[in-house]
Order: sequence, then structure tokens, then C-alpha cells
Amino acid sequence: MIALIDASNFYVSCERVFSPRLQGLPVVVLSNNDGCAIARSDEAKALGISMGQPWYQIRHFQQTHNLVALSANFPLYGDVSDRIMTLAAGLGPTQEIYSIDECFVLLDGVRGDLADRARRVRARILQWTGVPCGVGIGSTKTMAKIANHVAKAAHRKPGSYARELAHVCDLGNMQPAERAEILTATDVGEVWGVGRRYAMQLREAGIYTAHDLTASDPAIIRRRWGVVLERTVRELQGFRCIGLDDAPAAKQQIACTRSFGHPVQTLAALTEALAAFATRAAEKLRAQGSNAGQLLAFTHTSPFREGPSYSGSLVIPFRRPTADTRELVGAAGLAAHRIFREGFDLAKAGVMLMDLSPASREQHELQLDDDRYSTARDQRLMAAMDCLNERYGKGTVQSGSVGTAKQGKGWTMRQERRTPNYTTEWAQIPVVRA
DNA sequence: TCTGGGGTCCTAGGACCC
DNA sequence: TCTGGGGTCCTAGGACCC
Repeated sequence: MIALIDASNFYVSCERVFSPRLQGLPVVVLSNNDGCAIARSDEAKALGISMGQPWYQIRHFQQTHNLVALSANFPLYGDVSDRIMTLAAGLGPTQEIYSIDECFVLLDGVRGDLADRARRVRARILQWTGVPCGVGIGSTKTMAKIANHVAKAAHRKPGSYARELAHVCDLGNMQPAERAEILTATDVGEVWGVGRRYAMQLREAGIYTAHDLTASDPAIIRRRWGVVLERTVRELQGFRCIGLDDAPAAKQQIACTRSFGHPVQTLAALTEALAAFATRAAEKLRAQGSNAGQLLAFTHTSPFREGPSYSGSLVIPFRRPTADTRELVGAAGLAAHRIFREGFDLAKAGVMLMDLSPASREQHELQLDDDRYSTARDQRLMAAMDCLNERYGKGTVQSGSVGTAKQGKGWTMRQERRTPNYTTEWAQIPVVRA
């Protein structure tokens, strides 16, 4: 069996731990720039507020229903998440941390009443962190997901499922008829791997519930929807197709992108933003021990607003893969100059690092290189920079960016004169849509 | 005025090669 | 009437996840 432990309304629950006055009130946590709702309390959901709904559409609830809106505090959520994951790991021998608020735990070989065990772990998480969780148990990941949905809905929406299933639902320890009844009561759109698009198409094909999907022919599903949905059907039928991943692979790309609070209209502002994104992306890159072979920078106007629209992006390949903030910031600065266009309200920009490779292999190659000394020195410099920024806060030490030597809150490293690692001749022509 | 920020996987089609 | 048949690599686009 596999268990899925999932924190309820995670960001809101974290906030409530530190502000108990929020209990019982409708609460939302807002995204960057307070743009839209990315977490909702049960009371906020009851108001009809949906995931990702823009703030300006729901702000009137502040007056009419005492809605409380909070700006996201991701360092706090990460901290609470770490503690929950440690406690959840006690449920079984192998854990896969799937996202900031949920993990799978493999229960193969665990003896005794699994639901009972799950209830004790859930109680411990609630007691020690203050965050309520739902636990679902099933024979596959997809079934565990459904069980988790049942556990939460049975609590939140009385009448949807039997009351005993609230908080902890074990679909593995159940008579087939009882399980079928639960799947029949579950909309096909609730199945993991079935999004809005597929749900619509499945309904048109006469498949309305999780039970209908379980009873469908995998071959037919594959022909029409592809191998991914076929796997989902087989998982519903009890065959494990999606393995537990307890040591997630290094990321294949690393992105840092943001919408701007105010439209960006100058090259200096765009350069500064892209330099900041490249700096952050470089930290993530080094944290997973990789080097980047290419940097992509993009910017575009708002797709939601009238007026002239523009979208520009540029890929810059590196001569040799790098994790050096100064080189990445330098490339981002070059890209900023190339993709900037006068006369547009830029709404968003970002940096993506691609073509990632393990740093160890790269270091090995560099040892054969003639600038071995400076390479070792550069790596120590980057390590020192990460260390300072972790201890004293983001942006304490930054790399100077091309064009704008804006002072950070601490010190700014002088950009050295050195041969650029990137090759401008190879840089792809910006993709421009005006 | 005001609409998040990350990721993954699969497929189809074109270029190119032998 | 009727153009060879595979193979690989790359990219764009579409679907999904939290």
C-alpha cells in the first residue's frame, strides 16, 4: 500500500499557527504582488473563491464577509513543511516528498492496521506543528490520491462521503463493493492526471466518474488520449505504473520569473530585474550541484491588457557550462539589451537555465584545463557568496550587473574584466512578436 | 488599477543520415 | 498512378501537476 499525506489549505494553515485569530475566518494567501489567491481556507472556498482567482475580483469580500488576505511568506511555509515531512516519514520506510505540502509513503511491509497508524501520525503532526493533514491509503499512487481526496472531502463536505472516512481513508482495506461505491461518488475530474481538458472530453465520451474510468478499456483510452492517461487507468485498476521516487533527480531546468508590480518601461529596470533573476537562479543551480549550458531570458507585456503587445526572448549558449553568478548575470545583462524594446509596458520577465549538467563532471574536465587555479578560486568565491546570503539574507552580496551597478543592501562585487564565456555570435535571434 | 511561479512528460513533425 | 525504409535528434505545442 501507498499513503499520501497532504496538508490542508497549507499556506493558510501555516499562517493560522502563528495568528490563531484567523481560525474560523475566511482567509486567502496571495501570490507575488498580491496578484491572485494561491491558498484558501475552507471558509474562503465556501464563498466561492477559486484557486488562482485575481484579488481584485474577490476583495469586496473583505467588507461583506470579513475576508482576510495575506501576502505569501514562503520561508515560513518551507520551514513548517520540513517539520511536517520529518514527522510524516515515520509512517513507513520510504518517503517521496512530492511538493511543499504533500508526500507519499510506501507502506509495503508495514504490519498492523494502517489506518490506525496513519491516524496516530496525523495526530502527531497536528499536535507538533498545528497543521491539519489528510491521509489517503491505496494500492497505487493514483488510488492514494483518491483516498486523500475522500479523506478531506468527507470532513469538509458532510454528505459527500461516509463520516468515518474523514481525515484518514484507507481504500486498500475495504470490500470491493464499498470501494466501487466511493469511486462512483467521485467525479472523474478529481482523478490525479485528469485535468479540465481531459475531464470534458471524458464526459463527452460517457465517462463521468472515477468508477467509469476504472472500468474503461486502457487500450481505447491510450488510442484517444495517449499513454499518460492509459497509465492512470491502469493505476486505478490496481497496477503500479508510477513508482515511488525517494531521491528525486536533479532538475533539468531552473527558472526564476516574476510578474512586475508596476509596468517596466526602461532598459535599466529590465536589466536590474534580469540580473536579480539570474542571481537567484544561479543559487538554485549551485544548490543542486549543476552547471548551465544555456541561459534563456524573456520579457513580455501583459496578455490581459489592451495596448501594444510585445514578447521577446533570447537564448545565450555558454562556451563552457557555468554556475558562476557573474557569468550568468553578465549573460542576462546582454540579453536585456537585446530583448528590450522602447515604448511597451512590460509585465513580466524571467531567466531560465537550461542544458544542465552535473558540476562534478564539469570540474573534472576543468582540472585538465589550463585555468585550473582561477576555476578553484571562482568556486570558493561562489560558495562564500551563497553562505553569506543564506546567513545574512538574500541580496547581502550580489554581483554587479552589466550597465547598472546598483548598490544592494550590502556589498556589490566589482565586475571583473574577463573574456565573456558566452558567444554572442551563436545567440539566437530574439523571438519577437509585436 | 488589478490575473503566480514553478515544474514534468508526451507527441508530432521536420531535418538529416545511411 | 502510386516516390524506400529506418533511425536519431531537435523543437514546438499541449496536456498535466502543485
